[in-house]
Formats: sequence, structure tokens, C-alpha cells
Amino acid sequence: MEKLSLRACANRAGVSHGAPKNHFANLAVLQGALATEGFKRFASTMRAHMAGAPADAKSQVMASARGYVAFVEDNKDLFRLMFSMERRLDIYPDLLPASREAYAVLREVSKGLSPENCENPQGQLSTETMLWTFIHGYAILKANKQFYTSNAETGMDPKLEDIFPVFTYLDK
Amino acid sequence: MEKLSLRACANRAGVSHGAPKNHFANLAVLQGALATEGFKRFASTMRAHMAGAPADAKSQVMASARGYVAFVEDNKDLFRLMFSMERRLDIYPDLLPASREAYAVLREVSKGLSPENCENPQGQLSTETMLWTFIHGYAILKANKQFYTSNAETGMDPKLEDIFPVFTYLDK
DNA sequence: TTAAAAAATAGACACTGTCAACATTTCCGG
DNA sequence: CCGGAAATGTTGACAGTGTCTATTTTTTAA
Repeated sequence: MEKLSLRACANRAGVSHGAPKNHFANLAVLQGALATEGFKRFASTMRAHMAGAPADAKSQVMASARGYVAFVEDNKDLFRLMFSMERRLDIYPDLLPASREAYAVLREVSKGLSPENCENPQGQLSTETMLWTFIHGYAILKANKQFYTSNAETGMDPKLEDIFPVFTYLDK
Repeated sequence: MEKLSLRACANRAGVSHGAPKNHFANLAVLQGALATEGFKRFASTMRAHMAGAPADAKSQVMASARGYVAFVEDNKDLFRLMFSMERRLDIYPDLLPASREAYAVLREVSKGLSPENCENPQGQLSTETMLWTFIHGYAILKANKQFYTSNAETGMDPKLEDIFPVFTYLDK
């Protein structure tokens, strides 16, 4: 894997090593810019999956989750970069808004999950936090190929559907 | 935050810049060694919390989860280092065993969760994978201070207890 | 004690990010 | 169209880094 570096970018662009400075003050800013673009595509991917699914709450949740996982699958390095920037969301102007745009998707679908709890802010927070936590954990483990127990037995990552139905209890 | 580097380590040890080479072939190996020690302490922390809790399944699960979170809270950088090595578990001799030792804790407690499913390998795998996924996601988000919605509203991370009871359905 | 093994040293090399001074190009208002 | 201003590119330098080599020192053990 070719490592991300300002000089490598300059090289690939056929430009001198100091040129990137005019566009990105330093390496962290470049990473922030890449992460910003990543979050935008991330949200788009989730929304694209949602658009192709039935409108009911459960389908939308599953579609967004599948979009989430598909993005991670296709952009493992970018995904890691994105969430390695999560503690420096002020490094690039549009990074914080872009990350919230992605989070907003999960907020939206989580709203449909427990309608009777929507009046309770704490309950609503728990639902969306739980959803976020779970999908994020799954994605991280998948991006890092860390499902070793599962892999040892089946040679594959566990399918999202096999562990995700836990949320069906939410709309009972 | 002082960045981890071989030369910085040599400096702090009051030794020449080439000395570490005799103990760690390269930087990745040093990181692997640190991660190995981290996984061992990680498992110890979870087991210590479990030892101080009632023996029933739910208490043990909650205790291990609290140990998990406590470790992350006290060792954020080490935790990130540990799980950034998850794709290179062969870099250091004892790293893979140490990481499995930590995973074994969660496997243990997850066994108590759905006794009637233990005969079904797939069911059992789902339970422990779900538990692992969820706690890991929570820990990552906490380590990266990424509960921004919650923080914006309450100024605090969501408590594990507020989102964790989702698993109570498992032993119904 | 002495030979072998382990550890430390010093120098070199190729990278990296970052900075400053300078040159070039592009753009836009007069 | 032109000329200044802004943007962009260039070059050289510096301090850091990982990594390699040859050499020396220290420790270990037979």
C-alpha cells in the first residue's frame, strides 16, 4: 500500500514537492480534505441504497446499514482515514458538516425505529446511538478483517443480516 | 501528544538512535510488542472487573463491558494502537495469542447469554459477534470522542447502561 | 579467562514535512 | 489590451524519521 504523503501526491501530479503547500497548508489539512470528500460519498452511498429500498422503517434501516457496509468494503483505507480524523474535525472547513451529514442519515432511519419513544429525548438518543454504535463496530471490524473467529470457522465475515436483526425488537 | 518513534524511544532511554534495532527489528515490530502488552492488560482489566461482580450471566457481561470501557478510557492511545495492528497480527510472536486472549473473555461471557442457542454454532457465533461488535463500536466511539450528538445535548458520553440493555432480550 | 553473544555506537542514505525566497502563470479590473 | 495582483509552481534548505552498515563495547556463559 502506497503511503499517503504530500511529496508522493506532488510526484503523482507531476509537480514539484512544494506545490501542494498552495492548496493544503500541511499534511493534516490534506487528510482533512480527503476525509471530507469521503464523508460526502459515504452519505451518498447510504442514501443511494435507501432510495432503492421500500419505504418502511425496517427496510430503510437495513438499506442504510447495507450502504454503510458497502462503502466500507469499497473504501477501506479512506474509511479508516475518515474516522482517524474524528478527533480533529476542525482541521478542514467542511469536515465537521460533512461528518454530520453522514451521521444525519443514521439519525433519520433511527427515527423510524421506535416511534413511541420519540417524545423521550433520552430514549431517542439511545436508539440512534445504539444503531450508530453497532453499525460502526461492525464496519470497523470488517474494515480491519477482525472477525477472526468467524473467519476461522466459515472463512467469511458474518453477514450483517445474521447479527443485525437484533433491532427488530425496537418496533415491537 | 509525543509521537511514537524509534529514535524518540532511544532518546528517552538515553541511548543512541540505533540501539533499539537490537530489540525490535523495526518500528512495526515495536508497535506489535506494545500492542501485545496492551492486549494482555486489556484482558486482565476485563477479568478483574468480572471477578468483582456477581456470577450470573448478565452481571458478568456487564462487568466485562465495564472493564472494556474502563480500559479504553485509561488507555486511549494504546487502545488505538492495539486495534490499528489488527491487520498485522503476525508482526510480533505473541500478538495474535494476546489478542485472542482478550477476545476469549467476550466469548466466555457471551456463552452465558443464550444458553438455549449454544447447540447452534451459527446462533452462538451471532451472539458473541453481536456482543463484540457492539462493545467494540461503543469503545471506538468513546476513544475518539465521537458521540458528538450526545455531547452536544448533555455534554457527556452516553452511559453504557443506557444503550447496553439491548442484550437483555437474549436470555428471554 | 576467554570466546561468543548481545547490545550499543556512529555514520550514512533516502525518505518525510515544513519553511522561506523567488519565479512563473493566471486572472481580472482599468 | 494591459498591468498589477493573486494564485500557483519552483528550488533549496533544515530537521526529523526509519533503516542499513561497520565497528566497538559490554555482557554472558562455558
